[in-house]
Amino acid sequence: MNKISTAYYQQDNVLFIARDLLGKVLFTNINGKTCSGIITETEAYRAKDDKACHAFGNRRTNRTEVMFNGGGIAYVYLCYGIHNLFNIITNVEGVAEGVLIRAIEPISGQKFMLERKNMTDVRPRMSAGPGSMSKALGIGKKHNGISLQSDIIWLEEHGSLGDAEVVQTTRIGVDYAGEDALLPWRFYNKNSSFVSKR
DNA sequence: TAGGTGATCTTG
DNA sequence: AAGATCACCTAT
Repeated sequence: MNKISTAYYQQDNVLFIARDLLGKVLFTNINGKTCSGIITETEAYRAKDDKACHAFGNRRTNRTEVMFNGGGIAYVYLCYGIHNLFNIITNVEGVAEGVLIRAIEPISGQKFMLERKNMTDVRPRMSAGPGSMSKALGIGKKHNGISLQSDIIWLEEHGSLGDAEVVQTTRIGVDYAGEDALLPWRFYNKNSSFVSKR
């Protein structure tokens, strides 16, 4: 299979990409363990006009810098002192936009994911919820900024979802963003149980 | 439903 | 240099 190209990630439409990523497959090959799963839940963030985005108003800090480095790379940061959240940076260099990947439905490497999470059975909470998913896949801060053309984290085509299968709604955990918390920039697969609950 | 946990950013 | 804040998860 082929990796999804940098040109795809650099499209000037983070909302389209967030919606379109549903159904594609996320792979990690970390510490010799290969895992993969179908993306079931995403959220879009955009510096230009979205207060929930770390780089809102084009704020450049050490943390947000990678958001400006051009589409097709990973943005990984620590949240609540515990969780590494994995985002895909989109649009071209200088325009800070990205998609938070919130959940996957596992396809391969379940054994490794269970091991990382100290679980014995595959259940939605193994890989639904952004912190949970990253932990299952082995994604951590050392992956911040790496290319999605690498052999460490990448995406491949699989299938796409029809509109009837997609729910579009508000994002989770962004109340601090005021009115922007109401933007319907979260997308998930209605028919998957591997989706985080509100 | 609360607490754990620590990097990040802002303020002074 | 300190303190508030935070794109969450888990177990009671």
